[in-house]
Amino acid sequence: MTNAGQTLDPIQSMRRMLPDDDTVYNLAEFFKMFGDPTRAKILQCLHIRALYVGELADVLEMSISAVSHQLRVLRSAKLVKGVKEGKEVKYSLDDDHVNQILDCGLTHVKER
Amino acid sequence: MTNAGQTLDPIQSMRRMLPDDDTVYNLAEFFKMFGDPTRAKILQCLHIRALYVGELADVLEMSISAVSHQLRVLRSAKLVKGVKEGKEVKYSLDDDHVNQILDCGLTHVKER
DNA sequence: CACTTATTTGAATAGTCTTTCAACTGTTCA
DNA sequence: TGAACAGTTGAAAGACTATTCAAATAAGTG
Repeated sequence: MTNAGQTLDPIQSMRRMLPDDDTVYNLAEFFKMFGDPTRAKILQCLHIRALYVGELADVLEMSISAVSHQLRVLRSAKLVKGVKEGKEVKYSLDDDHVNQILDCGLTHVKER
Repeated sequence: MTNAGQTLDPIQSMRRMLPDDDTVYNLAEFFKMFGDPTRAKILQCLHIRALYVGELADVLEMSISAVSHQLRVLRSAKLVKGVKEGKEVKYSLDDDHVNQILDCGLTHVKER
């Protein structure tokens, strides 16, 4: 007899308690955004105030192109948004969770 | 005259407000742990209960070797710990922040 | 309109990461 | 002791990622 309906084997029951694969995948994608030093810095800068691409490049001492590439990544994850102002584009945070998550992480890193 | 001591140029002042490079680097390293689906799943499993390597492999439907490699990464980040019990090694979460961060992220992912 | 400035984009390169496979260590048990 | 089991480790392969460079777009200015 093979455990008919009453109890659940522990592997099955563990699987049922996990978020579905789609959610886990999105979760990982989300955290990946914070998992690169350049992006982490960009997010912290924009947490302080909205900035133009060139300003970000100056602060981070990186090429404008590199910054722009990372902004595209962050934009596609809906974490930042860019608004055109004449020739320039001003970037700001596009998600309330960002501050919360950054604070969470900073607390952890500083405590450890 | 070049701005002698009174005001600060905006780039300099922005740099001063950011956490130092070391902190940012650690922060990114920390988030990177959550930024891979396999590791995210492992952390969620261990959030439910402590598990042996083989159990984890069964739940995730992955090779024991792959799971072991990721456990090493998580161990070196001090997020999980393994305790030998005879032939087997039982893994559990080694950091209180993990649950908090996972919840933060899950809330975000589900709301979006 | 030509010219400069701000930013984006695509291709290429160099580096990193995840998984697999095979070999190895350590433990139990007959 | 030796066979079986649980897990770790190192090397290798393949997939990804970040940055650079050069070229393209787009807006403002003389």
